[in-house]
Amino acid sequence: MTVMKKAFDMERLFLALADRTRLRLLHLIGEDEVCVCFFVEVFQTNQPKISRHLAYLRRAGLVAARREGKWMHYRLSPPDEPHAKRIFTQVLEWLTQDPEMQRDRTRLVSLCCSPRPPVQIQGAPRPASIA
Amino acid sequence: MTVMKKAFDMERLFLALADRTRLRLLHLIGEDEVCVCFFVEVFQTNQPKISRHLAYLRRAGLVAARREGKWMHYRLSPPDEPHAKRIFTQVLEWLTQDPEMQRDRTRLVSLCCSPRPPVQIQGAPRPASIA
DNA sequence: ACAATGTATTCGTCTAAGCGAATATGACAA
DNA sequence: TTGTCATATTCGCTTAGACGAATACATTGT
Repeated sequence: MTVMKKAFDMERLFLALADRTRLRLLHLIGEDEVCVCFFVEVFQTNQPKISRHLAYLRRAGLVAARREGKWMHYRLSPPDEPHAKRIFTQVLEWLTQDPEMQRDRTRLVSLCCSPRPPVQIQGAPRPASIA
Repeated sequence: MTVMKKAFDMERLFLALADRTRLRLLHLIGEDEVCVCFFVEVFQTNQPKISRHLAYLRRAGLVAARREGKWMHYRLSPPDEPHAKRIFTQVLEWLTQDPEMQRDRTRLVSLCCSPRPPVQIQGAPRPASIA
C-alpha cells in the first residue's frame, strides 16, 4: 500500500486563514516556537479557545506541535505545495502591517522580558528567539 | 462627513476564497468579462447557486458586474491593498494548476465556439477574449 | 496514590453560510 | 399591457464552526 500524498486542499487553507484569532496565532508564532500559555496571556482570553484554534491549524497542516513536559510548543509548518507556501509566506508578511498583530508581538516580548511576569507563565519556557 | 476607506479585511478575503465554487468562478472569469449564463452551463448547476456566489464575491469586492440588457457580465476586481492584490493574483495563478479549473476553461471555450451551442446560451454575448 | 498544573476535548448554544425550490425583479419584445 | 427571458433574492433546511463552561487527559511533584 503506497502512501498517497493528497493534492493540497485550497479551501482548507483559506478556511484556516479566515479567522482573526488564527491569524493572530500564526503571526505571534512567527519564526519562533511558542508555548500555549503565552498565547493565553497575550490574547487575554481563555485557554480552551486558544487550544481549539491551534488544533484547527494543526489539522490544516499550518502549525506543528512539540511536547516538553507539560508544555506544548507550537511552530509554523509552511505547506509543501509551492503556491500554497508562497501565499502562506505573503500572508505572514501582510500580517506584520496590522496594528493589532504588532501589539500582540510587543506584548509577547514584554511578557518574556518582564522581571515579574504574571503567575500563569512564571515557569513556562520562553520562545527560543526571545529567551 | 469624510468617506472612510476601511482597512482591508483579511478575514473577508479568505472567507471569499474558501469555497470551491467561488474559486472556480474567479478562475473562469480570468482576464475576461463573462456572462452569468455561461457559468451555469459550464458548471452544470442551477442558476441561483451561481448568482448567490457571485453576489458573495461582489460583496467581498473581488468581482464587479456590468449590465447589458438582460445580461450581466462579471469581471475580476483585484483588491487595492497591495498585499491583498498580490495574494489574489497568486491564488489565480495557483488555480491554473488545478485539473477541474482547466476543464472548466476548456468547456467554456468549446461552448463559445460550438457551431450549435445549448439553447441556454444561444443569444448570450460571448466573453470578450473568446468572441 | 494523590494533588497540582498545562493542555485538550466535550457539551450546549448560537450564527454564518451552503443548498434546492420557489419567487421576485428588470429588461426587452409583441 | 402582457409575456418571456436572464438574473437576483427569499425561504426552509442543514451543516460547519465559534464561543464559554465544564470536564478529561497528561505530566510532574509530593
